[in-house]
Amino acid sequence: MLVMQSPRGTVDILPNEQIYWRYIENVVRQFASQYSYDQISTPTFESTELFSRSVGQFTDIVKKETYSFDDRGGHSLTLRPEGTASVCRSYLQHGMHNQPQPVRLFYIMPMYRYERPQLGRYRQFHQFGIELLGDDTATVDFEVIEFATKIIAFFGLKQFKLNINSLGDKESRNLYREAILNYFSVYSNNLSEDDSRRLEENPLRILDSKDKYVKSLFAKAPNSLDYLSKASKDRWEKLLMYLRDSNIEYYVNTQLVRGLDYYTHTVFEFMPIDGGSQSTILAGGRYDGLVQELGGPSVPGIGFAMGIERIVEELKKQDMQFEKSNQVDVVICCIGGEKEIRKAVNTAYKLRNMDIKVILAPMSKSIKGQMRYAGNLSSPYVVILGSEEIKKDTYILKDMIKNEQKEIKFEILANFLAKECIDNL
RNA sequence: GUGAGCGUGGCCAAGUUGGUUAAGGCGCCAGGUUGUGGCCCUGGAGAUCGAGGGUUCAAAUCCCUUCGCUCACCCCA
Repeated sequence: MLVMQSPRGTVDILPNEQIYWRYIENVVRQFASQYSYDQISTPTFESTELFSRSVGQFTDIVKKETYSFDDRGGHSLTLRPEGTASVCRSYLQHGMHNQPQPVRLFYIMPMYRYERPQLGRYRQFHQFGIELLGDDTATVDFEVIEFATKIIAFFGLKQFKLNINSLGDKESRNLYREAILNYFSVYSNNLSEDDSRRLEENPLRILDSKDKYVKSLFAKAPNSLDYLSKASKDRWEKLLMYLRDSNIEYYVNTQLVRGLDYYTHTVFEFMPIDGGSQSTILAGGRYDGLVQELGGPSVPGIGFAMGIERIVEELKKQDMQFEKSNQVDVVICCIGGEKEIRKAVNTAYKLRNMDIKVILAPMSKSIKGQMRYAGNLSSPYVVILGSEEIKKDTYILKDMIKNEQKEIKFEILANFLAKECIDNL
Protein backbone atom coordinates (compact mmCIF):
# COMPACT_ATOMS: atom_id res chain seq x y z
CA MET A 1 0.00 0.00 0.00
CA LEU A 2 2.43 2.61 1.20
CA VAL A 3 5.47 2.43 -1.02
CA MET A 4 7.17 5.40 0.52
CA GLN A 5 6.91 6.68 4.02
CA SER A 6 8.82 9.12 6.14
CA PRO A 7 11.78 7.60 7.97
CA ARG A 8 11.13 6.09 11.34
CA GLY A 9 10.81 8.63 14.09
CA THR A 10 10.11 11.52 11.72
CA VAL A 11 6.73 13.08 11.07
CA ASP A 12 5.11 15.41 8.63
CA ILE A 13 3.65 18.44 10.27
CA LEU A 14 0.43 18.72 8.33
CA PRO A 15 -1.50 21.92 7.68
CA ASN A 16 -3.92 21.40 10.54
CA GLU A 17 -1.03 21.01 12.97
CA GLN A 18 0.84 24.06 11.81
CA ILE A 19 -1.40 26.26 13.85
CA TYR A 20 0.13 24.95 17.06
CA TRP A 21 3.62 25.45 15.73
CA ARG A 22 2.97 28.99 14.61
CA TYR A 23 1.42 29.77 17.93
CA ILE A 24 4.34 28.39 19.91
CA GLU A 25 6.85 30.11 17.71
CA ASN A 26 5.10 33.44 18.08
CA VAL A 27 4.92 33.15 21.84
CA VAL A 28 8.50 32.12 22.14
CA ARG A 29 9.71 34.96 19.94
CA GLN A 30 7.80 37.46 22.00
CA PHE A 31 9.39 36.21 25.17
CA ALA A 32 12.82 36.23 23.59
CA SER A 33 12.28 39.78 22.55
CA GLN A 34 11.11 40.82 25.98
CA TYR A 35 14.19 39.34 27.59
CA SER A 36 16.42 40.73 24.87
CA TYR A 37 17.58 37.50 23.30
CA ASP A 38 18.64 37.50 19.63
CA GLN A 39 18.07 34.63 17.30
CA ILE A 40 20.86 32.43 16.05
CA SER A 41 20.71 29.53 13.62
CA THR A 42 23.54 27.09 13.28
CA PRO A 43 24.17 24.35 10.70
CA THR A 44 22.23 21.14 10.94
CA PHE A 45 25.48 19.18 11.04
CA GLU A 46 28.73 19.88 12.76
CA SER A 47 32.07 18.25 13.08
CA THR A 48 31.53 15.10 15.15
CA GLU A 49 34.25 16.20 17.49
CA LEU A 50 32.20 19.19 18.64
CA PHE A 51 29.69 16.94 20.34
CA SER A 52 32.09 14.40 21.75
CA ARG A 53 34.02 17.23 23.37
CA SER A 54 31.04 19.09 24.75
CA VAL A 55 28.16 16.73 25.38
CA GLY A 56 30.68 14.09 26.40
CA GLN A 57 31.95 11.12 24.49
CA PHE A 58 30.71 8.68 27.09
CA THR A 59 27.20 10.04 27.32
CA ASP A 60 24.45 7.97 25.74
CA ILE A 61 23.58 10.82 23.46
CA VAL A 62 26.95 10.77 21.79
CA LYS A 63 27.70 7.10 22.22
CA LYS A 64 24.58 5.63 20.68
CA GLU A 65 22.18 8.31 19.57
CA THR A 66 24.02 10.41 17.03
CA TYR A 67 23.52 10.42 13.31
CA SER A 68 27.12 10.49 12.16
CA PHE A 69 28.59 10.05 8.73
CA ASP A 70 31.74 10.74 6.79
CA ASP A 71 31.44 13.27 4.02
CA ARG A 72 33.19 12.78 0.72
CA GLY A 73 36.26 14.47 2.06
CA GLY A 74 36.49 11.95 4.86
CA HIS A 75 35.44 14.31 7.65
CA SER A 76 33.23 12.89 10.33
CA LEU A 77 30.08 14.95 10.66
CA THR A 78 27.15 14.62 13.02
CA LEU A 79 23.59 15.88 12.86
CA ARG A 80 23.28 18.03 15.95
CA PRO A 81 21.63 16.22 18.87
CA GLU A 82 21.26 19.44 20.83
CA GLY A 83 21.83 23.14 20.45
CA THR A 84 24.12 24.36 23.18
CA ALA A 85 27.35 22.99 21.77
CA SER A 86 26.70 24.55 18.38
CA VAL A 87 25.82 27.90 19.86
CA CYS A 88 28.99 27.91 21.93
CA ARG A 89 31.02 26.98 18.90
CA SER A 90 29.48 29.83 16.97
CA TYR A 91 29.99 32.22 19.85
CA LEU A 92 33.68 31.39 19.81
CA GLN A 93 34.11 31.25 16.06
CA HIS A 94 32.66 34.71 15.60
CA GLY A 95 34.42 36.28 18.50
CA MET A 96 31.28 37.07 20.40
CA HIS A 97 33.37 37.03 23.56
CA ASN A 98 34.61 40.39 22.37
CA GLN A 99 31.12 41.83 22.40
CA PRO A 100 29.67 43.35 25.54
CA GLN A 101 28.98 40.46 27.91
CA PRO A 102 26.79 38.69 28.52
CA VAL A 103 25.52 37.67 25.11
CA ARG A 104 21.93 36.47 24.96
CA LEU A 105 20.92 34.13 22.14
CA PHE A 106 17.93 31.98 21.29
CA TYR A 107 17.25 29.36 18.66
CA ILE A 108 14.46 27.27 17.19
CA MET A 109 16.03 24.35 15.41
CA PRO A 110 15.48 20.69 14.63
CA MET A 111 17.62 18.19 16.51
CA TYR A 112 18.49 14.61 15.67
CA ARG A 113 18.79 11.69 17.98
CA TYR A 114 18.76 8.04 16.97
CA GLU A 115 16.39 6.65 19.56
CA ARG A 116 13.47 4.31 19.67
CA PRO A 117 10.50 6.57 18.89
CA GLN A 118 7.65 7.06 21.29
CA LEU A 119 5.00 9.64 21.76
CA GLY A 120 6.84 12.88 22.43
CA ARG A 121 10.15 11.39 21.39
CA TYR A 122 11.28 11.52 17.81
CA ARG A 123 14.43 11.10 15.81
CA GLN A 124 13.97 14.54 14.39
CA PHE A 125 12.48 16.93 16.89
CA HIS A 126 12.51 20.63 17.52
CA GLN A 127 13.77 22.68 20.36
CA PHE A 128 13.45 26.24 21.37
CA GLY A 129 16.39 27.19 23.50
CA ILE A 130 18.15 30.15 24.99
CA GLU A 131 21.79 30.58 25.93
CA LEU A 132 23.28 33.32 28.04
CA LEU A 133 27.05 33.51 27.79
CA GLY A 134 29.53 35.56 29.73
CA ASP A 135 27.96 36.11 33.12
CA ASP A 136 28.51 33.77 36.02
CA THR A 137 26.47 35.49 38.68
CA ALA A 138 23.38 33.90 40.15
CA THR A 139 21.37 36.80 38.76
CA VAL A 140 21.38 35.29 35.32
CA ASP A 141 20.61 31.83 36.67
CA PHE A 142 17.57 33.50 38.04
CA GLU A 143 16.83 35.27 34.77
CA VAL A 144 16.97 32.09 32.75
CA ILE A 145 14.81 30.19 35.20
CA GLU A 146 12.37 33.07 35.37
CA PHE A 147 12.15 33.05 31.57
CA ALA A 148 11.44 29.33 31.58
CA THR A 149 8.88 29.64 34.32
CA LYS A 150 7.02 32.42 32.58
CA ILE A 151 6.87 30.56 29.32
CA ILE A 152 5.59 27.39 30.93
CA ALA A 153 3.01 29.43 32.78
CA PHE A 154 2.01 31.25 29.62
CA PHE A 155 1.27 27.95 27.93
CA GLY A 156 -0.92 27.08 30.88
CA LEU A 157 1.11 24.02 31.86
CA LYS A 158 0.27 24.06 35.53
CA GLN A 159 1.03 20.42 36.11
CA PHE A 160 4.71 20.97 35.35
CA LYS A 161 6.87 21.85 38.32
CA LEU A 162 10.27 23.42 38.46
CA ASN A 163 12.87 21.03 39.83
CA ILE A 164 16.28 22.45 40.60
CA ASN A 165 19.55 21.20 41.90
CA SER A 166 23.18 22.21 41.98
CA LEU A 167 26.01 19.99 40.88
CA GLY A 168 28.61 22.50 41.98
CA ASP A 169 31.78 23.37 40.17
CA LYS A 170 34.04 20.79 38.64
CA GLU A 171 35.78 20.05 41.92
CA SER A 172 32.59 19.71 43.95
CA ARG A 173 31.11 17.62 41.23
CA ASN A 174 34.04 15.23 41.19
CA LEU A 175 33.98 14.89 44.96
CA TYR A 176 30.31 14.11 44.83
CA ARG A 177 30.75 11.63 42.03
CA GLU A 178 33.33 9.88 44.16
CA ALA A 179 30.94 9.77 47.11
CA ILE A 180 28.13 8.32 45.01
CA LEU A 181 30.44 5.73 43.59
CA ASN A 182 31.57 4.67 47.04
CA TYR A 183 28.11 4.57 48.45
CA PHE A 184 26.54 2.47 45.74
CA SER A 185 29.53 0.23 45.21
CA VAL A 186 28.72 -1.39 48.53
CA TYR A 187 25.50 -2.66 47.00
CA SER A 188 26.93 -3.43 43.60
CA ASN A 189 26.01 -7.11 43.81
CA ASN A 190 22.37 -6.23 44.04
CA LEU A 191 22.27 -3.72 41.22
CA SER A 192 20.61 -4.37 37.93
CA GLU A 193 22.66 -4.52 34.78
CA ASP A 194 21.62 -1.02 33.83
CA ASP A 195 22.48 0.40 37.19
CA SER A 196 25.88 -1.23 37.50
CA ARG A 197 26.64 0.04 34.04
CA ARG A 198 25.65 3.52 35.09
CA LEU A 199 27.71 3.29 38.23
CA GLU A 200 30.73 2.45 36.15
CA GLU A 201 30.30 4.90 33.33
CA ASN A 202 28.50 7.85 34.81
CA PRO A 203 27.84 7.36 38.52
CA LEU A 204 25.59 10.38 38.90
CA ARG A 205 23.11 8.90 36.46
CA ILE A 206 22.23 6.22 38.95
CA LEU A 207 20.18 8.87 40.73
CA ASP A 208 17.80 8.63 37.77
CA SER A 209 17.17 4.97 38.34
CA LYS A 210 13.61 3.75 38.52
CA ASP A 211 14.63 0.54 40.19
CA LYS A 212 12.77 0.11 43.48
CA TYR A 213 15.72 -1.28 45.32
CA VAL A 214 18.02 1.50 44.17
CA LYS A 215 15.40 4.06 45.04
CA SER A 216 15.27 2.73 48.56
CA LEU A 217 18.97 3.49 48.83
CA PHE A 218 18.55 7.13 47.93
CA ALA A 219 17.42 8.10 51.40
CA LYS A 220 20.84 7.59 52.90
CA ALA A 221 22.80 8.40 49.77
CA PRO A 222 25.17 11.37 49.69
CA ASN A 223 23.48 14.62 48.82
CA SER A 224 25.00 16.77 46.09
CA LEU A 225 24.32 19.94 48.03
CA ASP A 226 26.59 18.73 50.83
CA TYR A 227 29.51 18.60 48.45
CA LEU A 228 29.30 22.12 47.13
CA SER A 229 32.34 24.30 47.55
CA LYS A 230 31.88 27.49 49.48
CA ALA A 231 31.50 29.52 46.30
CA SER A 232 29.06 27.03 44.80
CA LYS A 233 27.02 26.96 47.92
CA ASP A 234 26.93 30.72 48.01
CA ARG A 235 25.58 31.07 44.47
CA TRP A 236 23.08 28.30 45.11
CA GLU A 237 21.69 30.07 48.13
CA LYS A 238 21.53 33.35 46.30
CA LEU A 239 19.59 31.74 43.51
CA LEU A 240 17.09 30.24 45.92
CA MET A 241 16.78 33.60 47.59
CA TYR A 242 16.04 35.35 44.31
CA LEU A 243 13.45 32.73 43.50
CA ARG A 244 11.78 33.13 46.85
CA ASP A 245 11.80 36.90 46.52
CA SER A 246 9.80 36.51 43.33
CA ASN A 247 7.55 33.82 44.65
CA ILE A 248 8.65 31.43 41.96
CA GLU A 249 7.70 27.99 43.07
CA TYR A 250 10.52 25.48 42.98
CA TYR A 251 11.27 22.04 44.21
CA VAL A 252 14.80 21.17 45.23
CA ASN A 253 15.44 17.77 43.78
CA THR A 254 18.83 16.47 44.73
CA GLN A 255 18.37 13.51 42.44
CA LEU A 256 18.26 15.79 39.44
CA VAL A 257 21.32 15.16 37.31
CA ARG A 258 21.45 15.71 33.61
CA GLY A 259 22.61 13.49 30.83
CA LEU A 260 25.10 15.89 29.34
CA ASP A 261 28.58 16.15 30.76
CA TYR A 262 28.99 19.87 30.49
CA TYR A 263 26.61 20.88 33.24
CA THR A 264 27.93 22.53 36.39
CA HIS A 265 26.25 24.33 39.25
CA THR A 266 22.61 25.01 38.55
CA VAL A 267 20.51 22.43 36.75
CA PHE A 268 16.76 22.55 36.37
CA GLU A 269 13.96 20.73 34.69
CA PHE A 270 10.20 21.12 34.34
CA MET A 271 8.59 17.79 35.05
CA PRO A 272 4.98 16.84 35.56
CA ILE A 273 3.96 15.94 39.08
CA ASP A 274 2.78 12.51 38.03
CA GLY A 275 5.73 11.93 35.75
CA GLY A 276 5.22 9.84 32.68
CA SER A 277 8.31 8.85 30.81
CA GLN A 278 8.76 11.26 27.92
CA SER A 279 7.55 13.99 30.11
CA THR A 280 10.22 16.58 30.69
CA ILE A 281 9.15 19.56 28.74
CA LEU A 282 11.96 22.00 29.36
CA ALA A 283 15.36 21.56 30.92
CA GLY A 284 18.62 23.38 31.25
CA GLY A 285 21.51 24.37 33.39
CA ARG A 286 24.82 26.10 33.72
CA TYR A 287 27.83 25.04 31.70
CA ASP A 288 30.79 27.08 32.86
CA GLY A 289 33.53 24.94 31.41
CA LEU A 290 32.08 24.38 27.98
CA VAL A 291 33.46 27.26 25.95
CA GLN A 292 36.91 26.63 27.33
CA GLU A 293 36.56 22.96 26.54
CA LEU A 294 36.00 23.96 22.94
CA GLY A 295 39.28 25.83 22.90
CA GLY A 296 38.10 29.28 23.87
CA PRO A 297 38.60 31.51 26.85
CA SER A 298 36.91 30.67 30.11
CA VAL A 299 33.38 31.87 29.49
CA PRO A 300 30.51 30.87 31.75
CA GLY A 301 27.14 30.04 30.26
CA ILE A 302 23.65 29.00 31.16
CA GLY A 303 20.61 28.11 29.11
CA PHE A 304 17.70 25.79 28.57
CA ALA A 305 15.98 23.89 25.80
CA MET A 306 12.28 23.27 25.39
CA GLY A 307 10.83 20.38 23.38
CA ILE A 308 8.38 21.86 20.94
CA GLU A 309 6.70 18.56 20.05
CA ARG A 310 6.04 17.99 23.72
CA ILE A 311 4.53 21.43 24.08
CA VAL A 312 2.32 20.75 21.08
CA GLU A 313 1.10 17.55 22.75
CA GLU A 314 0.20 19.49 25.86
CA LEU A 315 -1.54 22.25 23.96
CA LYS A 316 -3.62 19.68 22.12
CA LYS A 317 -4.93 18.46 25.44
CA GLN A 318 -6.08 21.95 26.24
CA ASP A 319 -8.70 22.18 23.54
CA MET A 320 -7.53 25.63 22.47
CA GLN A 321 -9.49 27.68 20.03
CA PHE A 322 -7.44 29.04 17.18
CA GLU A 323 -8.59 31.31 14.47
CA LYS A 324 -8.55 29.78 11.07
CA SER A 325 -5.57 31.41 9.51
CA ASN A 326 -6.31 30.87 5.86
CA GLN A 327 -9.94 31.78 5.74
CA VAL A 328 -10.89 33.00 2.28
CA ASP A 329 -13.19 35.98 1.94
CA VAL A 330 -14.73 35.18 -1.38
CA VAL A 331 -15.08 32.28 -3.76
CA ILE A 332 -15.98 33.10 -7.35
CA CYS A 333 -18.31 30.68 -9.09
CA CYS A 334 -19.23 30.56 -12.77
CA ILE A 335 -22.16 29.35 -14.75
CA GLY A 336 -21.45 29.03 -18.39
CA GLY A 337 -18.34 28.73 -20.50
CA GLU A 338 -15.16 30.42 -21.55
CA LYS A 339 -16.57 33.93 -21.52
CA GLU A 340 -17.70 33.68 -17.94
CA ILE A 341 -14.51 32.01 -16.81
CA ARG A 342 -12.46 34.69 -18.49
CA LYS A 343 -14.30 37.38 -16.60
CA ALA A 344 -14.04 35.42 -13.36
CA VAL A 345 -10.27 35.14 -13.69
CA ASN A 346 -9.98 38.86 -14.23
CA THR A 347 -12.35 39.66 -11.39
CA ALA A 348 -10.29 37.55 -9.02
CA TYR A 349 -7.22 39.42 -10.16
CA LYS A 350 -8.79 42.80 -9.49
CA LEU A 351 -10.09 41.80 -6.07
CA ARG A 352 -6.73 40.37 -5.06
CA ASN A 353 -5.15 43.68 -5.96
CA MET A 354 -7.31 45.10 -3.22
CA ASP A 355 -5.91 42.52 -0.78
CA ILE A 356 -9.13 40.58 -0.62
CA LYS A 357 -8.60 36.86 -0.19
CA VAL A 358 -10.33 35.42 -3.17
CA ILE A 359 -10.10 32.15 -5.06
CA LEU A 360 -11.96 30.68 -8.00
CA ALA A 361 -14.09 27.64 -7.45
CA PRO A 362 -12.88 24.68 -9.52
CA MET A 363 -14.16 25.53 -12.97
CA SER A 364 -14.58 21.94 -14.08
CA LYS A 365 -17.37 21.48 -11.58
CA SER A 366 -21.04 22.25 -12.00
CA ILE A 367 -22.42 25.33 -10.29
CA LYS A 368 -23.69 23.05 -7.57
CA GLY A 369 -20.26 21.56 -7.12
CA GLN A 370 -18.69 25.01 -7.08
CA MET A 371 -21.08 26.20 -4.41
CA ARG A 372 -20.45 23.09 -2.38
CA TYR A 373 -16.76 23.83 -2.63
CA ALA A 374 -17.29 27.37 -1.38
CA GLY A 375 -19.40 25.99 1.44
CA ASN A 376 -16.72 23.52 2.44
CA LEU A 377 -14.22 26.32 2.75
CA SER A 378 -16.79 28.20 4.81
CA SER A 379 -16.29 31.19 2.63
CA PRO A 380 -18.50 33.98 3.93
CA TYR A 381 -19.18 35.32 0.46
CA VAL A 382 -19.59 33.91 -3.01
CA VAL A 383 -19.58 35.86 -6.25
CA ILE A 384 -21.54 34.25 -9.05
CA LEU A 385 -21.06 35.03 -12.73
CA GLY A 386 -23.40 33.79 -15.45
CA SER A 387 -24.34 34.85 -18.92
CA GLU A 388 -27.06 37.15 -17.60
CA GLU A 389 -24.58 39.01 -15.47
CA ILE A 390 -22.06 39.23 -18.28
CA LYS A 391 -24.67 40.90 -20.44
CA LYS A 392 -25.54 43.44 -17.77
CA ASP A 393 -21.98 43.71 -16.47
CA THR A 394 -23.15 42.86 -12.98
CA TYR A 395 -22.18 40.35 -10.30
CA ILE A 396 -24.22 38.32 -7.92
CA LEU A 397 -22.88 38.62 -4.39
CA LYS A 398 -24.16 35.95 -2.09
CA ASP A 399 -23.84 36.16 1.67
CA MET A 400 -23.41 32.52 2.62
CA ILE A 401 -24.20 33.05 6.26
CA LYS A 402 -27.36 35.08 5.85
CA ASN A 403 -28.26 33.18 2.71
CA GLU A 404 -29.07 36.38 0.84
CA GLN A 405 -27.88 37.56 -2.52
CA LYS A 406 -28.04 40.65 -4.62
CA GLU A 407 -27.01 41.68 -8.08
CA ILE A 408 -24.58 44.59 -8.14
CA LYS A 409 -22.00 46.44 -10.23
CA PHE A 410 -18.30 45.92 -9.74
CA GLU A 411 -17.67 49.18 -7.92
CA ILE A 412 -20.23 48.35 -5.28
CA LEU A 413 -19.02 44.79 -5.01
CA ALA A 414 -15.43 45.90 -4.58
CA ASN A 415 -16.24 48.56 -2.03
CA PHE A 416 -18.39 46.21 -0.04
CA LEU A 417 -15.84 43.43 0.05
CA ALA A 418 -13.03 45.82 0.85
CA LYS A 419 -14.97 47.06 3.83
CA GLU A 420 -16.11 43.62 5.01
CA CYS A 421 -12.76 41.97 4.72
CA ILE A 422 -10.60 44.76 6.04
CA ASP A 423 -9.87 43.07 9.37
CA ASN A 424 -8.60 40.01 7.62
CA LEU A 425 -5.58 41.81 6.34
C1' G B 1 19.54 -1.64 22.31
C1' U B 2 15.62 -4.83 25.75
C1' G B 3 10.44 -6.46 26.78
C1' A B 4 5.09 -6.21 25.47
C1' G B 5 0.69 -4.81 22.50
C1' C B 6 -1.14 -3.29 17.90
C1' G B 7 -1.37 -2.39 12.09
C1' U B 8 -8.47 -3.56 7.74
C1' G B 9 -10.19 2.15 1.80
C1' G B 10 -8.16 9.59 3.40
C1' C B 11 -10.17 9.05 8.79
C1' C B 12 -13.00 5.93 12.63
C1' A B 13 -13.74 1.02 12.31
C1' A B 14 -17.05 -4.59 12.09
C1' G B 15 -15.19 -9.14 10.94
C1' U B 16 -10.10 -13.76 13.87
C1' U B 17 -12.80 -22.18 16.37
C1' G B 18 -9.61 -20.11 8.46
C1' G B 19 -14.58 -21.04 3.73
C1' U B 20 -19.29 -17.60 -1.29
C1' U B 21 -18.89 -10.60 -4.08
C1' A B 22 -14.27 -7.75 3.29
C1' A B 23 -19.99 -4.65 6.99
C1' G B 24 -21.06 0.23 8.72
C1' G B 25 -20.03 5.51 9.82
C1' C B 26 -17.31 10.13 8.49
C1' G B 27 -15.13 12.41 4.48
C1' C B 28 -14.86 12.76 -0.93
C1' C B 29 -17.47 12.79 -5.91
C1' A B 30 -22.09 12.92 -8.77
C1' G B 31 -27.27 13.43 -9.17
C1' G B 32 -32.44 14.87 -6.89
C1' U B 33 -35.30 18.76 -14.12
C1' U B 34 -33.40 23.66 -16.98
C1' G B 35 -28.26 29.16 -13.18
C1' U B 36 -26.62 28.35 -6.66
C1' G B 37 -23.72 25.49 -0.88
C1' G B 38 -25.01 23.96 4.21
C1' C B 39 -30.18 19.61 5.98
C1' C B 40 -32.41 15.29 3.63
C1' C B 41 -32.64 11.33 -0.24
C1' U B 42 -30.21 8.33 -4.11
C1' G B 43 -26.00 6.61 -6.48
C1' G B 44 -20.55 6.32 -7.12
C1' A B 45 -15.22 6.09 -6.58
C1' G B 46 -11.75 4.18 -3.21
C1' A B 47 -8.76 -1.73 0.45
C1' U B 48 -4.14 -6.81 -3.50
C1' C B 49 -7.02 -6.55 5.01
C1' G B 50 1.19 -2.70 6.63
C1' A B 51 4.81 -5.61 3.44
C1' G B 52 7.21 -10.42 2.07
C1' G B 53 7.20 -15.62 2.53
C1' G B 54 5.00 -20.25 4.38
C1' U B 55 0.98 -23.95 6.00
C1' U B 56 -3.89 -25.29 3.61
C1' C B 57 -8.41 -27.45 -1.33
C1' A B 58 -9.23 -22.46 1.01
C1' A B 59 -6.33 -17.05 5.29
C1' A B 60 -7.75 -10.39 6.92
C1' U B 61 -8.19 -14.60 10.27
C1' C B 62 -2.63 -19.93 11.64
C1' C B 63 3.19 -19.77 11.37
C1' C B 64 7.88 -17.09 10.15
C1' U B 65 10.37 -12.66 8.60
C1' U B 66 10.21 -7.51 7.97
C1' C B 67 8.45 -2.32 8.30
C1' G B 68 5.72 1.06 11.21
C1' C B 69 2.97 2.79 15.53
C1' U B 70 2.01 2.58 20.87
C1' C B 71 3.54 1.31 25.96
C1' A B 72 7.30 0.08 29.64
C1' C B 73 12.77 0.21 30.01
C1' C B 74 17.33 2.71 28.22
C1' C B 75 17.83 7.79 27.29
C1' C B 76 16.04 12.58 26.96
C1' A B 77 13.39 17.92 25.10
